[in-house]
Amino acid sequence: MNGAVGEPAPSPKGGRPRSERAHAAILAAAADLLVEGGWQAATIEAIAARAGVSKVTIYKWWPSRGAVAVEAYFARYAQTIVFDDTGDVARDLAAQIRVMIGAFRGRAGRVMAELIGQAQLDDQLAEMLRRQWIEPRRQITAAVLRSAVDRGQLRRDADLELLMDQLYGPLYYRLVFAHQPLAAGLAEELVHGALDGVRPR
Amino acid sequence: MNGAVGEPAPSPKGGRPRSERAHAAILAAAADLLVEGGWQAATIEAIAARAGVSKVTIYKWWPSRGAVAVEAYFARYAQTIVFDDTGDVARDLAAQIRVMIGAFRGRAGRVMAELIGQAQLDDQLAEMLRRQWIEPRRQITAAVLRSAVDRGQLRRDADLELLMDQLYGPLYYRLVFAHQPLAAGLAEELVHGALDGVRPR
Amino acid sequence: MNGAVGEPAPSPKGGRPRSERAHAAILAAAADLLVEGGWQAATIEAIAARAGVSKVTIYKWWPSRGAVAVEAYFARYAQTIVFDDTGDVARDLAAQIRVMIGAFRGRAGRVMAELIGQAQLDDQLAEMLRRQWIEPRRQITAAVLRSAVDRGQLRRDADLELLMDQLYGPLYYRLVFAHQPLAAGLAEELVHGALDGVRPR
Amino acid sequence: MNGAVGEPAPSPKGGRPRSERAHAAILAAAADLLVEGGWQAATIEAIAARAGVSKVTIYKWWPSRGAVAVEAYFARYAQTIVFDDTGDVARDLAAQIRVMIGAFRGRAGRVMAELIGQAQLDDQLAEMLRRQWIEPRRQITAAVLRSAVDRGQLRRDADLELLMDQLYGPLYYRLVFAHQPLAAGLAEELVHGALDGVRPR
DNA sequence: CTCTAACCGAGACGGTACGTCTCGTCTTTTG
DNA sequence: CAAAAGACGAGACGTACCGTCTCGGTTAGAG
Repeated sequence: MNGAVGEPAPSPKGGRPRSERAHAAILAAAADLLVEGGWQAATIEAIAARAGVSKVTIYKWWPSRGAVAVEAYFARYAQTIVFDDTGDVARDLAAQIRVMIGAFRGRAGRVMAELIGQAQLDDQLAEMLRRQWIEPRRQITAAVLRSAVDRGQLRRDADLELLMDQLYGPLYYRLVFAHQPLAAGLAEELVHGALDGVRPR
Repeated sequence: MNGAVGEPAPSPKGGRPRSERAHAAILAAAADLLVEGGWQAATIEAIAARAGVSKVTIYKWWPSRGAVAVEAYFARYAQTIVFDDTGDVARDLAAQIRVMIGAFRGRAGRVMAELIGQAQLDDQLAEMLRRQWIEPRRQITAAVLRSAVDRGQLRRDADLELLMDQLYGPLYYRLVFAHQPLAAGLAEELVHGALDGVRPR
Repeated sequence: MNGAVGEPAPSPKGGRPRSERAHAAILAAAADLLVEGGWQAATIEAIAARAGVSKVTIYKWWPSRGAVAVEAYFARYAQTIVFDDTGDVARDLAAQIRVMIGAFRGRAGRVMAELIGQAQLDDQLAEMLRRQWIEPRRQITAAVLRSAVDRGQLRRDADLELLMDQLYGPLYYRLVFAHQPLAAGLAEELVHGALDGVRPR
Repeated sequence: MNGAVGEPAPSPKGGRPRSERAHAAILAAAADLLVEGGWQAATIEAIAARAGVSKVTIYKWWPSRGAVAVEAYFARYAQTIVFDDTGDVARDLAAQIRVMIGAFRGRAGRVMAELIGQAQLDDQLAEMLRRQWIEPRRQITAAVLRSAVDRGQLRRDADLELLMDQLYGPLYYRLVFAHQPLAAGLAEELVHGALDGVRPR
């Protein structure tokens, strides 16, 4: 997890060294609280109390509640983005989407939705989500798609950005509005729909 | 906009009738504040102060800040869903999506994103958004799609729910993460992508 | 109970006559609430609700919560001031004080203390208490004392106002601060102390 | 004035020490407001505003509005109880009563009456008044009276508790009902009446 | 036997204060 | 000299009553 806040310049001079114990305890406490009671429960005060840490120590490393929350969430749940490029773009996309559906179900998915929600009010949080969650997935996906284009599996004139929106957008749409379930089989259907369209042939 | 809160059963018996002046002033104040300063600015206290109304009057008619906000927002911005069924499904879909893109740009779009954000923490708000915003659009869209299927413009086995997700999901995805702009031309591209797919023919 | 509020000028002209039912229900409700939950419970809203009456009806006849409360309290608890003048001033005084001690014990005494308390913030209430409770008792007591002076049972130069303060003051003092109990035997002791003093003879 | 609230255990461990500035400002603001506008004016919000302090800071140190008020009042007005034991019990008692009459006149007396009034609704306040105002005065008075008994100036069988009630009760009686003025000469008359009684000799 | 004035219930309304919550900062002592 | 402890100012929250203000619907005596 690079680009993470929470790891500023290592104390350059003498003095009491920064407590790694505290750092870890904060992330653990934040993650626990997020999972147990959601964003509402993970107040700075609650995190500090559960971590046995003072509020100032938290503010020293993270600029905001949102920042602690994302980092804690990703530290616990962000699976490495494994994205095989097997040569079958449909299969590879479906696999990746299946992983994301998994991440969006259950308590962890609820937390993700709440983080996205709070990001609408907190630009810093939005930025972190984009940089640490959205972009990495899009970049690796883009690479897979480009190689599929090269292999002739996708049309040369396909708008890959748009394609990714049509693959991933529905996931967030369902996560956030819950108007339809995030079923497991959704992955293949999404890929099929995006690749083949719905017009009669 | 039926199903709205803020208009419960008209007092069946005696009693001072509800002040329409207050009701309108509250919605106006809430909408103004939302547009000017976003969700953060539209506190109950600020709304009450600007509307020249007491907090209790607000709580009497709406259960929560979120409820006032959605109703105020919709009362001001929710254009009627005009959705012609011209016989050309691609054109009709693009027209509708273009309207939504319009709604999602500028300040009003920012407010929509914030409402969606808050809905992640407030089930009541989520429910209102679903019922008053998401579902009506999906239902009318579904009707258009079904008639297109009947006309043979879409495959009989097309999953219409999924198709709507692939048409609308990307809009919310971009609204919420802003990783790509909500350009005007997006409407046709989205429709084209969803209908025709990206595989070489 | 003269001087009472709640009985304004009888409607001079036509019009619906005042509802005796409502009037009685208000006083009963107020008295019930005072006894059950004290001053705190006897809000105008609670009285109105329990009496099945609108708040306006209460405000129409009484100027303030305090006014309803005193009238309700006196209507229920104010015993007629029976004060025999038997010729034995000590016995008569003790009898009267004993009656007051009785009135100051139990729930009714607590209510009396609360009324006195509120009278410190509400001049109207204070005035009602003085006129309807304090003064009548002092006037009749003064008469008894004057006749005792005439009979030679008290010194001609005795300050009767002060004497009454020394007889009654301690009762209110104990009622209000509860630093000592309002025991039954107190009556005789008070009279004895006030009449005979504590110097050796 | 020991036993005061607002001075709990001095923080035994680390932590920002309590702000003496805030503490003093609160008491000053409360006392000012009490004197200027009485109990009604001394709301927690007004005290906080005038002291330039947040409401939470007040609630942190005092459990209730009443507690702040008594402490503020006593901090400003509670003269030390000077009670000489000169050997002449009548003179000593009169001197002490004269001091109390002084305290009960003017604005400060009005405030005292209002505090007593509120104490009828607030057990905590009542307790504070008893402990910090009533009892200290009674204890020191009791000592003076006992030594007078020892000197033979008072009868051995005199009930000293009752005697104190007959000396002090009338003061509160007049303070609270204002049926008679709290004149300066009252002190000697009260002592004379209580010591010598009113029977002919 | 209608008219009409006053009364009544219901309850909405603006207002003030309440006591609580969480935030992000500040100020000490402790290790 | 960093970390803990925790006090602090700020400001919104949702609630409780207040006293006032419509309403529509009685209720009787005056015309």
